[in-house]
Amino acid sequence: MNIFKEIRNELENILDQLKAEGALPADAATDRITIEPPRDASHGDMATNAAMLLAKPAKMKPRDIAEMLVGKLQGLPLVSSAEIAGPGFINLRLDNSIWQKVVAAILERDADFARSEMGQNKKVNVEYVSANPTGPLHIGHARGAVFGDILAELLLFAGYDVTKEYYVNDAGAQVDVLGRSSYLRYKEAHGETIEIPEGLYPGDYLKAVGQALKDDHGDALLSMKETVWLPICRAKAVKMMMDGVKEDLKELGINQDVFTSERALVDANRVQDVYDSLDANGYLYTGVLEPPKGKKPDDWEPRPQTLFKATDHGDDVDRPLKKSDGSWTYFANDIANHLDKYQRGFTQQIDIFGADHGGYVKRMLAATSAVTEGKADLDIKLCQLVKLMDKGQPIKMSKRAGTFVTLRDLVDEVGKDVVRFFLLTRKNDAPLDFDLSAVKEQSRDNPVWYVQYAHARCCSVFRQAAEAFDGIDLSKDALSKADLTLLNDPAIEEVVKLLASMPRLIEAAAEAHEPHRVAFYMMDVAAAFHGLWAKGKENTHLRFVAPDNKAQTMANLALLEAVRSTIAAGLEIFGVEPVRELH
RNA sequence: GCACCCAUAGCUCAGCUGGAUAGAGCGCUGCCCUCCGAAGGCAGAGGCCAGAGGUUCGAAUCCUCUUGGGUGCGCCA
Repeated sequence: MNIFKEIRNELENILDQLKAEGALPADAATDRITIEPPRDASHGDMATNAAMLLAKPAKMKPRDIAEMLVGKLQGLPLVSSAEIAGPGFINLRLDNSIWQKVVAAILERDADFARSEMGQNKKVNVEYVSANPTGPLHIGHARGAVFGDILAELLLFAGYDVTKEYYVNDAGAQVDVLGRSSYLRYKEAHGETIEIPEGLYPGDYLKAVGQALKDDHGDALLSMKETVWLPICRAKAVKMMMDGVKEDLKELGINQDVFTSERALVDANRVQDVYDSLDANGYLYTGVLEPPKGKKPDDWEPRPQTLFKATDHGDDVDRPLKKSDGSWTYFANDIANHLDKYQRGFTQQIDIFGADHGGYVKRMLAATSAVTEGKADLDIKLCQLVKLMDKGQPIKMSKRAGTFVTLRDLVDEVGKDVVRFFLLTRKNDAPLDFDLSAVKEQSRDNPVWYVQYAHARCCSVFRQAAEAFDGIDLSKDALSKADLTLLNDPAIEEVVKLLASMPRLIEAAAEAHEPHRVAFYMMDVAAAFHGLWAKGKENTHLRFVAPDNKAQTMANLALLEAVRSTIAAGLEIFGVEPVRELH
């Protein structure tokens, strides 16, 4: 139930009617017309800019058009008044009964109240994390992981058919290094004293890989040539690292649907196919790139190579697809990855990158556009860095000092719910300070606690009501029969208005790929609810439990259930467990 | 040198894809409560939305330039 959409539809009907009558030009565009809550609540419940937008095509003054619309709008059953304001806004006031209807609808439909069909079950692919499988996930991965996961959940909630994807970078030089590092650990497992040379991975976590290789192969690999043992060690290490990554993600509440292997794409000649198809379309040529300025590459030498004409698709320079040794660049493989997604039916794709990959965005957009002939819609969201703090002081990341480095440590320290919520309390492209002491605080400063507190408080009133009224029936069924006309205080109306706006908020957030808006919305709902609670301290009339008035209490509880359900719906999208009690 | 991201109250940040007098929390100032329904309530001060142009009925929001910060710039991923 989206009351804004309902009024929007009514307005659309009125405009059609006026067009049919010839009062407005038939071809006047209406898609930019909005129905939204006015910034200042004293203006009414909703406002529309229709008259101002139609002024130009109709060659009329905004106010004259508004005059025409107001007459019609006033006739609608849901509208109690319509008036013209400012440069041509039309402010609408809705009939009071609408707020009772909203509460009733939330009680009846629960989280479905805010759910949307906007996505029309269209397929969307959200690719996130996609970290190299060369070690455990660290804090830097956390934000992209949470952002991607919650964006995916939001899109699901908005009616899309969502696939959560992880692109496994198991080809290329990094995993070769991983394989060699593991081989050293394998030798170590056989009692050899090893020294880890510069350039290999020193982490202890590879000891288990060495041991596993020993368990699988005994000493057979010791006498082999690198060309033989490398693929074996590499495969085993990648498998074990990915198992660890998946485990860490699971602890964060993330379970992705599809893991696409970069190596598998290469082995299946998919990259070659992409290359051939780009070539056939005339997007490739042999050329020499300018050396990058500002940064001095030590071993730069001009070299003719096969370049993709990324500049034809909005990039700044053309991009190489092959390395000097003839193997594919990461970029070439990633084009195959995006084409693969497209061929699996994903015309809508979203990638989540760290901000340090910002320079990669244009070329990926260019390539995806070229390789799908512009039919795939790719959006790349960048997540800024997270600075880990404690009591206002930055935590220095040092493996030796034993300070937090892994994602797992963070989750163990503060819990997955806190990590998930807190990382969304800032928009993705703004840097974020994650203060360990702040998220443990029980105060207004801590948004996670504040929202959970609101939910718990709602639940607590139910417990109190059960004590105040012996044997009272607090089932949903009973609540739905409460006399909601008793909810007639302006302070209550403010809260209900906010609840009523959740459906449009969900759609706007999903449309913009901005899940943080849901977090801010939940904080708003929590603040509104806490405010209402506080009023009950002064004004006993506004207390939720009225021991001498069961009917009023039931109506209040119906409202509380609607608040609780709304917060729970938001937390559900966030993958955060709503608590019924604080400790 | 070039590209991308960012710049909003003293601090940390929102601002619903261009709407009306730009908001919230913290901090600050001044009152109130000391209540029990769980960790307060009310009010106030505080702004050239980095700067300058442009687009139009209308700009924090879109375009250009400038300043200041972050990120990145073949054979890493």
